[in-house]
Amino acid sequence: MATAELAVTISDAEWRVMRIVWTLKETDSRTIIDLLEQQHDWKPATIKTLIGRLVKKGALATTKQGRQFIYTPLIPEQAAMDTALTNEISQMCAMHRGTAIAHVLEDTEMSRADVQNLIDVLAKKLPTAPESVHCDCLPDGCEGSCAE
Amino acid sequence: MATAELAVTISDAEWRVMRIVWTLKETDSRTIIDLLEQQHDWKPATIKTLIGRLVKKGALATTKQGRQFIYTPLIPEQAAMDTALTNEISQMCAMHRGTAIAHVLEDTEMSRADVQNLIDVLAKKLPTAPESVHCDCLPDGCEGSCAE
DNA sequence: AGGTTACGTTTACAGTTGTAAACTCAAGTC
DNA sequence: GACTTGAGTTTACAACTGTAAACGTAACCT
Repeated sequence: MATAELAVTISDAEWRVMRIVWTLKETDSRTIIDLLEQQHDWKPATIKTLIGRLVKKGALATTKQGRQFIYTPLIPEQAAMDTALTNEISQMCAMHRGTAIAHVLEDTEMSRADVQNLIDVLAKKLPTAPESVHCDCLPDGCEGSCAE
Repeated sequence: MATAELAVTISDAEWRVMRIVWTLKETDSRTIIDLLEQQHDWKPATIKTLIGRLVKKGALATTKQGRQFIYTPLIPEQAAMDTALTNEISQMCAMHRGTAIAHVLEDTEMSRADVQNLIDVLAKKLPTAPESVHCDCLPDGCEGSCAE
């Protein structure tokens, strides 16, 4: 069953740990602790707990290396990002998602290439985009009169 | 001090309740319970709990109306959506946000008007977009060599 | 070999969340 | 007026989170 396990849930604090490991590709706890102590007011013990939970959750793999472990990501960063964002968006009113994304885009700094890429993605969607997307906050049948 | 209180945190389950109230603008618990029982496998008691928590959190206002209450949103839907999405995005690697957003856009159905609006927003950003945005997963100083 | 380090594990503990039963009381009914 | 009904409140309880101390033990140094 391949890599799978994209169902792993990563909490906010754990996310900080994963970012370190994703960036370094593989590291030991010493490095993770040193780096995170610089970014946060976390005690080493706290960081150890987070690492432990991530291993138990199956988000990090361990490879014994002498007295310690080498940690590597078991789930790909981009997949985790996509899943987290998609979940967040999915729980919102379908009719208002576009506006929310517009606001986020305004506040998010992105490289020119990324901006251009987004424009391309959208341009491709434009022709097939529906005339309107209705509010889906009420059960099927109940017209979500979100208008106005 | 005005409306404020945008700092309120709304959990996933609570979000479902808010969507009902946001859509109806104002309702009683009976309506909320009936609608949510149709969409989920929640018992009335569960929904009552969620409503109670939202009131305590300051997300819903109550107005006594005879034996019961009329509930109205104390925080605007769009603001809640923007905040939730922005928070989610902020916790991710700055360098990879663009790609994540691209993937979400691909999977999100939006009206033609929304798509066009997003294109406009992006077109406006394009000229001032930086050549590149660096990985910010490691503490300042540590070059996040996220490349490749 | 004994002491020191330090890594990973165990235990702790309060707050939030999902889920729900039980209870209190005022309003409506007969 | 007694009885029923239903809205809101209290209590419950396990899992997940944020935060961290304490501990066991293998490796390292002298």
